[in-house]
Amino acid sequence: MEYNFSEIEQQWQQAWEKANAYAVSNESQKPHYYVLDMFPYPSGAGLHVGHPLGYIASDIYSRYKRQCGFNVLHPMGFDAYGLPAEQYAIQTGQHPEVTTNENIKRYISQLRKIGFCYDWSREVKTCDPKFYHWTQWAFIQMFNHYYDTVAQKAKPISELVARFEQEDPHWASLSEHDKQVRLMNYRIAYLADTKVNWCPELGTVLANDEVSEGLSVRGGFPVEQRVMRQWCLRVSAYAPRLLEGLDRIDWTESLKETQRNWIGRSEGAEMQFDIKGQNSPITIFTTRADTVFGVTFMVLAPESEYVERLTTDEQRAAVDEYLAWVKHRTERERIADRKVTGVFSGSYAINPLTNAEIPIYISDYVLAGYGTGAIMAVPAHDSRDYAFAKHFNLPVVPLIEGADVSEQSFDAKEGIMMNSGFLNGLEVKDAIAKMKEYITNTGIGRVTINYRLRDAIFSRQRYWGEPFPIYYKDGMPYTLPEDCLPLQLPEVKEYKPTVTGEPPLGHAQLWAWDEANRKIVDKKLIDNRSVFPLELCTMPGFAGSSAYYLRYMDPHNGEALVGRQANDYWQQVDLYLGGSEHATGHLIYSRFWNKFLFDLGIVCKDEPFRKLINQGMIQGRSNFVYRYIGEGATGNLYISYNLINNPEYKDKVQPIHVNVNIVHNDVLDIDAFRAWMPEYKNAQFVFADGSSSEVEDNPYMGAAMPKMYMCGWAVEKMSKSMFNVVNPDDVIAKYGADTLRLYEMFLGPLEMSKPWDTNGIDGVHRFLKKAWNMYEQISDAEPTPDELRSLHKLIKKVTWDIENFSFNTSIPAFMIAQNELYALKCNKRAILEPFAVLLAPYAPHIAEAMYHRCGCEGFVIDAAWPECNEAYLAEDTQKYPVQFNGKVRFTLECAKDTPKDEVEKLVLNHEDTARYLAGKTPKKVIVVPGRIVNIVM
RNA sequence: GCCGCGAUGGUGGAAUCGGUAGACACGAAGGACUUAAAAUCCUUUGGCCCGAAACGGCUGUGUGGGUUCAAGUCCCACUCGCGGUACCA
Repeated sequence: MEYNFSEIEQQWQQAWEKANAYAVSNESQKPHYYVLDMFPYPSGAGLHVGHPLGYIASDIYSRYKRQCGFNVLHPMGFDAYGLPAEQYAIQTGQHPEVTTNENIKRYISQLRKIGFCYDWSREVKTCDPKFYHWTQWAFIQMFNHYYDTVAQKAKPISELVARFEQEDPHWASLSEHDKQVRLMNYRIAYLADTKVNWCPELGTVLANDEVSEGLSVRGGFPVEQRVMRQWCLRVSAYAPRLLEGLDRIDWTESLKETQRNWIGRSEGAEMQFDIKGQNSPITIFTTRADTVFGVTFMVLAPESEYVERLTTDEQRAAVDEYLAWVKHRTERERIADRKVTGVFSGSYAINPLTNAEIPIYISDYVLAGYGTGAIMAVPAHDSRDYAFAKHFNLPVVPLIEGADVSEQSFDAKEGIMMNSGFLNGLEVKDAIAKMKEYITNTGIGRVTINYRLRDAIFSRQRYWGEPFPIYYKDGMPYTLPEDCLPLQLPEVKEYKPTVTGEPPLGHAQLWAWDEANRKIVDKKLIDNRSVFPLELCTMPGFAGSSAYYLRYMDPHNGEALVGRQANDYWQQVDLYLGGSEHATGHLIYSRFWNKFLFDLGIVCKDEPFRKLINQGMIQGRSNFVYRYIGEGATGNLYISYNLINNPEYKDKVQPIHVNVNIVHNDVLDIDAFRAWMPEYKNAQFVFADGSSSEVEDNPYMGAAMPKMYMCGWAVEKMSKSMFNVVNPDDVIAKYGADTLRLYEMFLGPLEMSKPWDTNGIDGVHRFLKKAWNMYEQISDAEPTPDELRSLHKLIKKVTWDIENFSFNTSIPAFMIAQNELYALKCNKRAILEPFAVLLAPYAPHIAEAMYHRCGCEGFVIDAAWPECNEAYLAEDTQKYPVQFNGKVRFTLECAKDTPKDEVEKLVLNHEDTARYLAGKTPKKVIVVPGRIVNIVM
């Protein structure tokens, strides 16, 4: 019977659904295992073949674990808040929720067709009030906690208040407002005036990871720096734990390294420099304490609080002008144009070691947000200081013997110190240590650790996001009572900012908090005595995605984010799969969020994702036709790719993207091409054989025989404009979901980026067809040793592959086993049944049908994973004891039909090996004709 | 600049602990079946050389060195490509 994949796939998808086969219980005696995919943002374009790559891999692993007897949690949901739906709403007035729900529906239908084993009853979407209830709840907890840097743990703000009451005599006399202002400096979720990335085009601020090279990651719009009052999360407080935790999780080294760089720990020292004519010093941060003797000037960031104090009257005008210039520069200009700029403040600092007076400058190459926003400049050993010194003609004092600083600075931390008083003659490393000791002992500074990681800006001036459960009283924020959550996103007439520049929630009528009656009321009623304004910003995209993995454990819990029991059972995500582009965003925020919940005792593990694998991106593989533009061109003639370098066409053709869906194995479907777009309706071709007539006279009957037009190709990003988007639905219609699943794995290693190239898909499909044919008639006969060896080789290989996430190498193993069994004409149940069981994680539908053709009851997806019996694997070999040099004896092992003297001769004649073996006694030497394979000592 | 990853036939890639490099698949060439095509099946397929033939010889994993009885794999130096990140003191 023919392999009718669409019938098989439909039949089994319905059977699984009917039996609720993928529902997972939180109560089980089985060991637990949690496999998670990064949930997608449901974009309007639907899934393309690149999206399911990771999902297929995690699905294989989940199914394997399930067959190994684990209770496997494998859920899916949607990161439903996002800019595209909102931009669409602004343009069309359609509520983003409508768009989002439509897109989700499409995603689900596409995902279902691929046959994933998701427990859809646990689906979450971040825009669902039942879900964002807990996003808001977590925010309230962050508002009500502070970070105790001694205990390295979040603690209730009430404990801090109690401490203030006890220890600070002024506390009691402060007004309520002033108390709140003071506490704001400690809260983990806090309001602050900070320099933010403001994107005028999007009308919102963005987090650092949402900006790349001065442009917004979504949309690519320019971003400028602005000071605004924003909600922030004190992620930086967790920097040491976020760094240290990396050592305890099983992530790829490159991803951990990316996070380490992003967190950016650097050990150094804070040092105080006295100011000439003033009595309070300034504090700088340096990692090169050894170079204090070479400090010839100081530099402040333009935004540094020291600027005001250190600007002299004579320099005031120049400094103000510079500050104004810096302020108007966008981030993008700053990056593009890196010329040296700066201005003298007029003040001098005193070098604490040389007592030299050194000028203090202001320049934007020093960043306000890092260290103390002020530096000591050592032009001889820092390239940025060097450029600045050359520009302003400041002295350069070399401190390392033999370093030539006439052309450039010597930045390396190596060499012998000179010109450095008591440090002379020391290695740089020792000099740093000695200087740290010196400044600590003399009190001019202290050893500190600095982190690059900044607090996350948590406000977005947008509509489509979680509302903050916050209202304002006397200018200070207060949280809504927890039992009033969720605070639902209100309806608005427009999704744009208001005319007064308020965020879109400013349009909402029902958007005020009646404190006494604990309810939302019309904003007309705001009197700031009992009815107060609510926060108008919404939360950023990462709010909803930071703890969603916990919600899957207990998705219908109305009392808590996740129940104690559910969390104790599942513990944490055992395997997390997703793209590495989330390394410095989602994966930092999630770890932070989880550590916070851990501090509160809500979750039992302080790291959310035990093992993490990054799947590579699938790029597009574009196809081209080549329009002839040489002499006498009509614009209608297309040259086959193999001919374009011929002299008559070279440099006379123009490549044009052609829809990859009308190209198969780089051969153009010319009828489909003519029908594709009106401009190609009358296209003429020069075919691969150089002829242009479309039919060839048939030597037999004169029937039409199509000619081949070859297309060129290139690897590009998968996108509509390149006509290289391949929809999984089309692949499934043509080949079936099982072929799609197998082929996506066959394409190459999971972690690697690779182009989607359908040129090999026929081979995989052919394998399934052939395999299916073996199940035509099943016999109960005893299997032969050859058949058993094939099977057990396969069991060993596939088991190893899945456990090591090397899914691509399993497909050839299946093909080899299938070829071997095919050659043996094997149709025995004892072999074919386990074969189907092994295939089930990769190609569940056909495996299910095969399993039932073997006469089995139940689902193959529940069948126990077969065990490999090594006894069947032993090759037929012969062992010979060998005498060597008259004394050394060892065993020589070789294939059974190899003549003994041949093999012996081989070993003994191999000069280098013979020398090596002399005087040694290897256990055995494995030999095949012509070569020594292995020497076991 | 810094950090990370990679480079193997015409193509995608395999070689899992240092032990027969090129598995498997695609493509290509030839053949069988067919009026013809599709489908299916069989053979060949890294390069070079010898030969009537061989389970024949040489060469071969980006480049140049090294370690080893043995290197795609380990070490050193370099070239190119990809990804991340950047006035982070």
